[in-house]
Amino acid sequence: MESPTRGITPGILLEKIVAELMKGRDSASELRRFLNSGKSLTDEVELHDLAKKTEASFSDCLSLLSTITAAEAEYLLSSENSAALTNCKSEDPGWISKDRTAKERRGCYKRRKTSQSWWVDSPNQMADPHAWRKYGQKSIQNAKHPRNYYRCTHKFDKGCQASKQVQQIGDDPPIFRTTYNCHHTCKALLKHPQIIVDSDDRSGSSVFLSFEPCSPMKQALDDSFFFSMIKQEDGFTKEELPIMTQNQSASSDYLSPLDPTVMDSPAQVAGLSSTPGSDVISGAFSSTASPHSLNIGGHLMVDSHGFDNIEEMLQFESQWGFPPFEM
DNA sequence: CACATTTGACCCCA
DNA sequence: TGGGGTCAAATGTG
Repeated sequence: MESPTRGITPGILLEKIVAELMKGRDSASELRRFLNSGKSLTDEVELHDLAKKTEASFSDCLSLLSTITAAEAEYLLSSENSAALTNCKSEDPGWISKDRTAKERRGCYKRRKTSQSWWVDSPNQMADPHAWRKYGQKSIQNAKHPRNYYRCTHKFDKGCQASKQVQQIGDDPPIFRTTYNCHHTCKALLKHPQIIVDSDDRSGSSVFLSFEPCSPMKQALDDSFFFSMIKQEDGFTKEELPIMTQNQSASSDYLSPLDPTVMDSPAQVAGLSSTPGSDVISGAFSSTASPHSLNIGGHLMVDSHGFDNIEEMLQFESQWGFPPFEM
């Protein structure tokens, strides 16, 4: 199939459309970074250029789309090809059109693509702000502990495709690996960050602070999650640090895990992860046995705000009423 | 009663 | 071909 007017195949057309969309996205990101940098109006020309670039990318994309034929549209929207445009979106379960009973459909599904997945290691089963519903548990070959499967509670009412798997991969100390798939689209989040002082600890020397990880400005939470940061009396050795890593992914915008040395005492960063296609590094700090430990749950923006340590971050939080992070 | 969890069944896909 | 991801009936919980 080849367009008589353009002389290119639908496959090439799809590549062009994706390329234009990615250009547009990159320009928009650049534009956002520019706006966040607080440059003065003397940079207006640069601002104008960026806006123009963004506009051009989307205009090109739209003109490409306006030339496609019905047959090409069918090709582009076929499940195989649309996967190039959408990650984890409205998967066709494959059986909907088939004349099978509900019982016969059992276990019939299209295996989830892992293009938008990342994982986190944590010394405890991580809590995050989203509502998860367990839908399965499997014992895995060569694994001591079963793997638990969770999906977003709003999978059906809001079509949220987020899911996660939790598996204990270590015993002493216990390490839980949480693998996330897809980002939340349900926006079922808490409205404002809060600081919670752990009332269980009456010693007075330990605090638990929890930011409800939601930016009131940008509802950035969907893509965020917690990481663990633990500080002991004499600090953590490298081996003791719970490790959080991130997985691959299609986006070249992925940030590398942050060098722990950028964080000042009294705590060390165990690991960080970022959201594909954004500049966010987010995380949370979890509990420790140390009587002087600082446990903070929430999100940390270490991109352009230049927060060197937790104190500065907390100061920002108390001053502005929301944590210093963004999408 | 509504919603969550458990668990065996089912079958995709590496 | 079987490991692993998902479904859905049964069961639990508040």
